[in-house]
Amino acid sequence: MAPLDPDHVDPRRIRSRQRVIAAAVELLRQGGSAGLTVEAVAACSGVAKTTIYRQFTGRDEIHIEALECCAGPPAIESHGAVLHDVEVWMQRLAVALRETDFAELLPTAIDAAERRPEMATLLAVLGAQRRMVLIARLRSAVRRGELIATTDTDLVVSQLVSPLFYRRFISRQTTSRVFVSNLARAVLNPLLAQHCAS
Amino acid sequence: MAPLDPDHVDPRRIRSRQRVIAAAVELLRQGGSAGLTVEAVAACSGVAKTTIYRQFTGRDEIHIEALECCAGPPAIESHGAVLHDVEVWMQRLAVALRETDFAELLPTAIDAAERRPEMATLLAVLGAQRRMVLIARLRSAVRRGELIATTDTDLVVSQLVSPLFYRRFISRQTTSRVFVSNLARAVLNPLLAQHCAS
DNA sequence: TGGTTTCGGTACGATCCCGTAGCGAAACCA
DNA sequence: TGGTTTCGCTACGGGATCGTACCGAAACCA
Repeated sequence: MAPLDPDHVDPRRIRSRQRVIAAAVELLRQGGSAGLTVEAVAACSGVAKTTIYRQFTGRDEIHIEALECCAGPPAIESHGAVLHDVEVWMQRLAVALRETDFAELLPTAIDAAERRPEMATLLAVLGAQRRMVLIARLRSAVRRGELIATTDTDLVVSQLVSPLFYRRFISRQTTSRVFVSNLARAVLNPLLAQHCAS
Repeated sequence: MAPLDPDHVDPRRIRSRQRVIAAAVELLRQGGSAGLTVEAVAACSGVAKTTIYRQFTGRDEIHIEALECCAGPPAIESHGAVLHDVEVWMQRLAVALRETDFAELLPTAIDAAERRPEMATLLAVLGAQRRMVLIARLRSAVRRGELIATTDTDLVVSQLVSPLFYRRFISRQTTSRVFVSNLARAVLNPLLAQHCAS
């Protein structure tokens, strides 16, 4: 019988889909964009090539889903002072850029985005989501009077986040805890209300 | 006869080499890393595949030389105030990231660097060279007393440069002249000697 | 249980790319 | 001019990947 529930998905589809994505992540980590071929995914995942083509249009779709899968939602705690919360968040980001699957897949996405609009928008959306929590934390600090009212939160977030990515992917420098700490202070200190008052 | 001058290079070698590199740049622009194949380079450059293999070990070597070729040397003028000179330099960088071949090839390099050490070091070296002129300008400003003595020039350069790259390649946001201007001021203002004195 | 869906495996032709060999013509340089 | 170097061209075998067609077996669900 066909399933009666209209939005029911056959568990077999889900299983094979998951295995494909997992294999894709692994292949992208090891061989970059060039390593991701339908044939390789089939071999690595144990899912038959025919089955893969039944669920994905091809290579590019798998690439995108693999990236989405790795992009865990970022969190921020807002328990202490702004400077403290922000620095903790940044230290976590620095670690993530060092050790995460997502960080290893990002270069392939950056390259693909240059010529594939869907990948470009995915990159933009993921970035916006991740910055959003930080922006919210800064805004609340402005409301509370921790940061001066004229603070340009978008600009500040750029200043805080960009160097970590730049060093990881472009200049290929290591990023120490001290660097992150100094960066957070250099950016936020001039904006602290207490600092300006003194 | 064989040429008597020991470091003489046959003009034919130079010509074909140049044509290969030019074709490689074009192919990388259009098709990214995947678009760069020896076969395609041969077709696009008019240089025979055999000739290409006589001068290059293969794909990767061509990729690297293509990138080196696009990376023009950056310049900075030091005629005005630090803030002015730096902003001019940054505006130029922003334009370069928008319109240059180098900017279009950089994503392919970022991806390749993740798994190819030679590309990684090339990226690191090119970045260091480009930042050097800016660092020098900042140091001279410190010597002249324009910037406070405790200025961490490495950190400042990171703050200035990173957001432009981040927006171009990772978050894929456009970067306006106003943004660049605001960024330069946000970073340098707290370090201006006159600002602190007032 | 019995009909339906999804799966895995195989085979296939087509295409692209690799890297090398061999050869004659053209460009170079003393 | 005449020897040397580089070139362009063609051809080749081998490999990887694509996307599809077909089939029987297994998993699913009412």
